[in-house]
Amino acid sequence: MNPPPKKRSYTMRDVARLADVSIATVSAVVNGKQVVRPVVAARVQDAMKALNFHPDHVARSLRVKKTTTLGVIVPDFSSGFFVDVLRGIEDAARHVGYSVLLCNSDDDVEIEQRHLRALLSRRVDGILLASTDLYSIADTQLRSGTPIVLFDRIPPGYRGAAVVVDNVDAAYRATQHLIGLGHSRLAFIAGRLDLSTASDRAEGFRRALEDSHMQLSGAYFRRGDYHPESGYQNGLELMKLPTPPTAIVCSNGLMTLGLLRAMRELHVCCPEEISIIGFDEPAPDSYGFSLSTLLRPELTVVAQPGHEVGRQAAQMLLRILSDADHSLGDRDPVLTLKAELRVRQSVAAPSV
Amino acid sequence: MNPPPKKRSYTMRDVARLADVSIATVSAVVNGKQVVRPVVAARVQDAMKALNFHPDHVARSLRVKKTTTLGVIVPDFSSGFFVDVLRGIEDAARHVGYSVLLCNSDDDVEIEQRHLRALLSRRVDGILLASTDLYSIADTQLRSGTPIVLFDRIPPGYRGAAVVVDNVDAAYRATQHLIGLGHSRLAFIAGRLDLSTASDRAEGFRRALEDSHMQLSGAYFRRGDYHPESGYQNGLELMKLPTPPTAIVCSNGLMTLGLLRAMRELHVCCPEEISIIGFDEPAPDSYGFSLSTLLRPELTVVAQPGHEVGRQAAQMLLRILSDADHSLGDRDPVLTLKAELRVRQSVAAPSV
DNA sequence: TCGCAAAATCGAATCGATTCAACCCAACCG
DNA sequence: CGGTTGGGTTGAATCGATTCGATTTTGCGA
Repeated sequence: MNPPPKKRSYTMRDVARLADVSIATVSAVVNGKQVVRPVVAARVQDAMKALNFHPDHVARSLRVKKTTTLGVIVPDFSSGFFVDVLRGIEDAARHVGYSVLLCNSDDDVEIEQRHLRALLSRRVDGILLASTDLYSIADTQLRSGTPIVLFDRIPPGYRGAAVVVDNVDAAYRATQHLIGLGHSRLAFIAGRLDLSTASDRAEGFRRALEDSHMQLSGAYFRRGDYHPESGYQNGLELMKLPTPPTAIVCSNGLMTLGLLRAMRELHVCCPEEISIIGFDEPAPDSYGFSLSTLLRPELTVVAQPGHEVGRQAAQMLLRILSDADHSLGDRDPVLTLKAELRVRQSVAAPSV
Repeated sequence: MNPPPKKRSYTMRDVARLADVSIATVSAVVNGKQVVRPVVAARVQDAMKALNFHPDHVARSLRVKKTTTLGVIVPDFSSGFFVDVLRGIEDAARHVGYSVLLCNSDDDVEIEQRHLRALLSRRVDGILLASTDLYSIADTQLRSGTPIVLFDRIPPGYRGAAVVVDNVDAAYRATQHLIGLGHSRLAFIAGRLDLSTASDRAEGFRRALEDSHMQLSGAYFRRGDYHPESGYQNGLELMKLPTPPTAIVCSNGLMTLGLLRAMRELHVCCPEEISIIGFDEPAPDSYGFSLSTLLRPELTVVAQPGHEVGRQAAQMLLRILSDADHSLGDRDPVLTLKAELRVRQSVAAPSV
């Protein structure tokens, strides 16, 4: 019952003193795990209220070796896709009382490594990672002991936990749709081919052509870098070809913006002269309201289930964490989700 | 020189044993603050490498009462504006080695409170908050002792640290622009008026009318809630009025999307029949590439400097943290940034 | 070679919780 | 009425770093 000294923040010690019990009892009340006599518990509760006591999660983390925190590294959260993913992660995490440490790697290997070290140092319970540096992941994975779930991008043949979108299929279907409309001069703007998403989409495009016995013209296959500027440049170059394509598949959202801008500049009409299919809605997809429908032309896109990727990845990680041995049993660890082709007015049969 | 036992993660104790020095010396090497003889330092470094030792930030935080972490609570990171802010915060934080704990309140008072408690419990060094619950902030502020910098929204007459946009001015200028073009039937779609941003924008609109000696018709002042659906509904109702307005100012980005959709549905031409000015670019502004220019009509907007708001708020917080007494001296604590009016094709003189 | 000041290193307490073995005491049984 | 049982409660060790006063070592001059 001694009045504790005035401080900025009180500890269990202070509460214990005030309630005239031991620290262990206060802990028991806070965690509700052991049985405490109601009369004592009430005294402790009162003391906690009186001092506005909130347990120190840092101290707790040290002792129990668990921070109830997930680390997330995304390459870039300007992209609507990653914003959706992030929301999915946050939803799943909050739901079970986990917090999220957010890192932005800007698709820079160096920065990604720094963030990874920081997260490990901070002893996050697990990490969700869209990696730029796929080849050193296995290494980090091994020597850290902290569970990592990859999302969006995985190294070829990866055998660990991951949630990805079936990008081959997505690009295949987009391409096939155009072929079905009668297009034969098909162009593709690829992303950084060292990323699995980019190479998979390129592969899907290639296969669709092959399956329809069509030639892939070298001039129609462009390399971009996932940034708007490269969509713009490649768009200009494609449209200035002696024989321009009649349809373009553009392998991410930001490049599609650049491409649209190039078309506008050159006064190329879509879909009359060229049909367009983009990847990703150009803005977060969270309101059942797609910005794409307000663009002129209304953009046909392959929409990735970003929120779902985030949610599933977080849940997979949480599942791993709740398994005592931090493995995932014999469940297949790579979860592949399908993208959805949303056909709008930017595609039409070729006018030839 | 004893070989330490095999573990998942090694401690300074293990390093000390291996390097045959005391724990204090290892600490000295790690922090580089005290002088250690080069030969000893090298031995310690080698031991650290051999064990792949990374200091436990949790333990450090407990001891030094500092987590090198900022908590951030945003109402919603689907909105392009908050994504920009978040990037600004992350940039500033990463630059000085701070991490960011991200929380999403969904503009829900209850969730915001929970997040706030969680952040305090986790002993973040400071908090950046776009609050939904302005009236209990002062309270939280007082009893927590943790510095808080508000952004985007502040309680009327707030005297603490904050970074905001001059929303009165922003709405005033947008409205004035329309008046200058000759519009006299001006409508306004407001947000949740309990938020300072919404009421300030409404105030700016009101003043602009007043200064031009124009009447504010009740039917032209609509209340929304910052979500797309309310932009859509209010848009429909405005355009179905017997005498519809010739211009609409819409006080946030998501509602503007709804409004555009309503116009499209009713086949109302913009800017021929109705001019539109929105708040915020509809997607993050990070590429010098505005999505607004791809919309039809190209949207005139009041663009808030989101990235700058985030950067400045984070820097203000870091400044407070580096001041020993955690005050901000006698500097004026509320920083007000100006928004930028970007005139595009969605505004024109009224056709009457 | 010795003494001493300065420099380098060390031991132990500490941060604030959790946890478990030990202890206390009331109730119950024989 | 004494011994046992077992639910409540407690003391002390522990997590892994930092920190500071104490102690040892080093380097230098005499």
